[in-house]
Amino acid sequence: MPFMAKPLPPRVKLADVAERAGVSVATVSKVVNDRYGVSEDTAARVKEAIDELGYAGNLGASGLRMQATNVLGVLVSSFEPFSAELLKGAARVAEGEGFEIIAHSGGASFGWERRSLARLGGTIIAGALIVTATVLDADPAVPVVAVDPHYGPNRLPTVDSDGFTGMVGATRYLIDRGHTRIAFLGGRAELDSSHLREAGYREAIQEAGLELDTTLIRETRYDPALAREATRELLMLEEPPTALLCGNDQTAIAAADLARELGLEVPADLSIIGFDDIPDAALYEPALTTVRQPLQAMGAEAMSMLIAMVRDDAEGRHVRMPTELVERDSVGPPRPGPLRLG
Amino acid sequence: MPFMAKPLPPRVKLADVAERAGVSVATVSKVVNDRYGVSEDTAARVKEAIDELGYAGNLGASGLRMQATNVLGVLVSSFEPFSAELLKGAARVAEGEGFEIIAHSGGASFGWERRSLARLGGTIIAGALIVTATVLDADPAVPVVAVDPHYGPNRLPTVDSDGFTGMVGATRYLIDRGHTRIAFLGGRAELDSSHLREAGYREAIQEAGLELDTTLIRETRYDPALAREATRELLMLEEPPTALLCGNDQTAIAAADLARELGLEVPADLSIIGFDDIPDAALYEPALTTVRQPLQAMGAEAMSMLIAMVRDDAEGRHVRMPTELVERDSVGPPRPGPLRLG
DNA sequence: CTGTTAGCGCTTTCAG
DNA sequence: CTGAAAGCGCTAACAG
Repeated sequence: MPFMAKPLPPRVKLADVAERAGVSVATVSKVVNDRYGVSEDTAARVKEAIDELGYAGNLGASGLRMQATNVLGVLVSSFEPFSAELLKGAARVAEGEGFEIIAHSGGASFGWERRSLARLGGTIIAGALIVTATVLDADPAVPVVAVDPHYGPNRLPTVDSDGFTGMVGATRYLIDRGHTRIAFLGGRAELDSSHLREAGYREAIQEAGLELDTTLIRETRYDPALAREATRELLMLEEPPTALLCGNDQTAIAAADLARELGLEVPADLSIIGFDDIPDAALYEPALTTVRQPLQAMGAEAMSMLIAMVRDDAEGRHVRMPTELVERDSVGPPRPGPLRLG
Repeated sequence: MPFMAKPLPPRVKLADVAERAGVSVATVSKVVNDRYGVSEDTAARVKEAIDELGYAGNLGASGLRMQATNVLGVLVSSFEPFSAELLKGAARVAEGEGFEIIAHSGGASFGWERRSLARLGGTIIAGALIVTATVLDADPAVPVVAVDPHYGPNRLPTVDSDGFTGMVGATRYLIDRGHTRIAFLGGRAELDSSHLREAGYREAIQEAGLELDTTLIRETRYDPALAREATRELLMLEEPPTALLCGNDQTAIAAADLARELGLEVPADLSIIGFDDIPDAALYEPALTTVRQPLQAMGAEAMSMLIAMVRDDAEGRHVRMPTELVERDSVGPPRPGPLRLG
C-alpha cells in the first residue's frame, strides 16, 4: 500500500466565514481588512462568524495577492549563538513597531541569502535582515539590511561593528601586560570583517615597535578543527607565542581546549582573547576575555533601519557600532620560562 | 503628493524563466520539481535560464497550490533566551533532515498560537513546534508538537521536562544544607508546569517533616516586578526565609536583585535557586544555582518527533525529559542570626 | 514530450 | 451597500 497522508482537517477559510455569515467572500474580506462600504450590521455578523470559526487569514494567499505584508524576515544561514543574539534584539524592535517577524534558516549552501530572499520576498515578507551574508550582488526585490556582512563594503545598507579598533585594543591590552610574542588566529582572509580584525592586530603590533612575525599569523576559516591544528603548530614552534588573539570566540574556545589537552594552563601558560562575546564565552572555564560586539544592539539598530525603509521608504545607511574589550580570566602575564608540553 | 512607494524591482518568476528558455511555464515547473516528462535537452536549457536569472520558487505561491511544503515552523510568543535555546536544538535536527525552518513570533496577545498556526499552516509550513503554549484546544490543521506547554495534559504530542522531580531535588538540596524556612516563588497556579514545580516543593518539605508554611508560598506570574514585590514581603516577615526557590531563572534573578538592593548578600543572607538554566543564569553575579531543563535537547527531541509525524505520519507521544540541579554560587548555609535590612 | 487550463485563498475593481 | 469575477505565482490534469 502506498504512503497515505492522514487527510488534514480543512483549514477554515474566507469562504467558510462567508457562508456562515450569509454574505459573499468579498464582504468578509472587506471586514477583515477594515475597508469601508460595509454596513455595521453586516460587519457585526461577519465578525461574529470569524470568532466562532477562529478564522485567521492565510499569509501565503494574501501576500500573493497584495504583494505586501506586515511581516519582516531575519535570514540566517543557521541558528547559532551569534545569530540568536541578533535575533533577540531585532525581534524586540519589530514587535514594538507592530510588525511580525519570521526568522528563516536557509541552510549552508552557497547563495542561501539570495535563495531565501527570493522564496520569501514580497509575498511573505516585506523586507529582510540578512545576517553575515557573503553573497550580496543582485538588487533585492524588497528592502534589505545586511548585518555583519563578510564581504564589503557593498551597496546594501549595513550594520556592523568596528573590528579594526576592537582588535587594536585587544592587542594593546596584551602588549601592556608584557606579551611580545602574540599569535593571531584569523578567520578567512577574503572576508572583509576578518581582514579588518587582522589589520587591527598588525597595526597595534607595529605601533608598539614589535616585530611582525608572519609565522604567528594563521587562518582558521572559523573552523574549530582548523583552529586546533593551527594552535598545535604554533605551540610546537621553536619560540612559541605567549598569547593568542582569535578571530571569534568559537575558535578561541577550540584553541583553549587544545592547549589544555596538551597539558597547558590558560592563562598561566597561554593567554587567549576571543572576539564576539557570545554567551558561551562567559561560560567557558576560564571565562574568556573577548572583544564584545553589541549583538543585540546591532540587531535592534538594523531592524529599526529596515522598518524605516519599508514604512517610510527611507534611505539605508551604513552604521558601524563600537566594540568593547571584556576583561575576564583568560589573560595573564606572559609565562616566564619555556613551554613544557604534556 | 501622496505617499509613493518606490517601485520594487520585479521578482523573477516562473514565466520569466519560461520566456527566456522558450518553453511554457508548465515545463519549467516540471524541471524545477524534478517531474518526468521533459527531454534532457529542454531540461538543460531551462536549468540554464534558471541560473542566469537566479530564479527561486515563491514559497507562498507553491505552498498555496500544493498544500504542502518542506518548511517546518517553530512558533513562539517572543524570542527570549528560553525559546532561543530551544530553537537552536530544533534547527540542528531540521537542517540535518533536509527541512527548512521558519521561526515565527506571533506577539503576546491571547491566542497567538492558534493565530500563528492558521496564518502559516498548510500553505507555508507543513508542521509546527509550539513553544510554551497556553491555548491548545482546537484540532490543528497540520501536525503540531507542543514544547513545555503551560496547560496540560492535553491531546497534543508534547515534550516537556520533569519539573516535579527537579523541584523535589532542589528543595532537598537546601534542606540538606540546613535550611528550614524555605520560601517558594511560584509562577501561575493555573499552569500545569507551575503546578508541578510547586507540588515538588511541597512534597520535599513534608517528606522532611518540616512545617509547610503557606505564607512562604507566593505567586509571581513569572513577572519580574511581581517577583520583586513578593520577595520584599517575604523578607519583611517576622521570621523571614533563609532560602528562596523560584519558578524560573528570570524571577530568581529579579529576587536576587531586590535582595541586594536591600543590602543583603546572596548567598550569605539569602540562598536562591532558579529553574530553567537559561544562559543568563550562569552569567549572573553570583552565578545562579538552578534546575536545568535540557532546552536544546528538548528542542531537538520535539523536532525529531514532528518530522516523523510529517513525513511518516507517525503518532506523537509525550516525552518527559529529566532535569538536573546545577550547583553554582547562589546557595550557602542558612544565615545564623536575624536579618538586618539595609 | 509539451502546452493549455483550472484553481489553491485572497483582495480588488466594477456592476448591480 | 453588496457580490461576481479576475488574477497574484504556481502545479497538476489533461489534450495535443
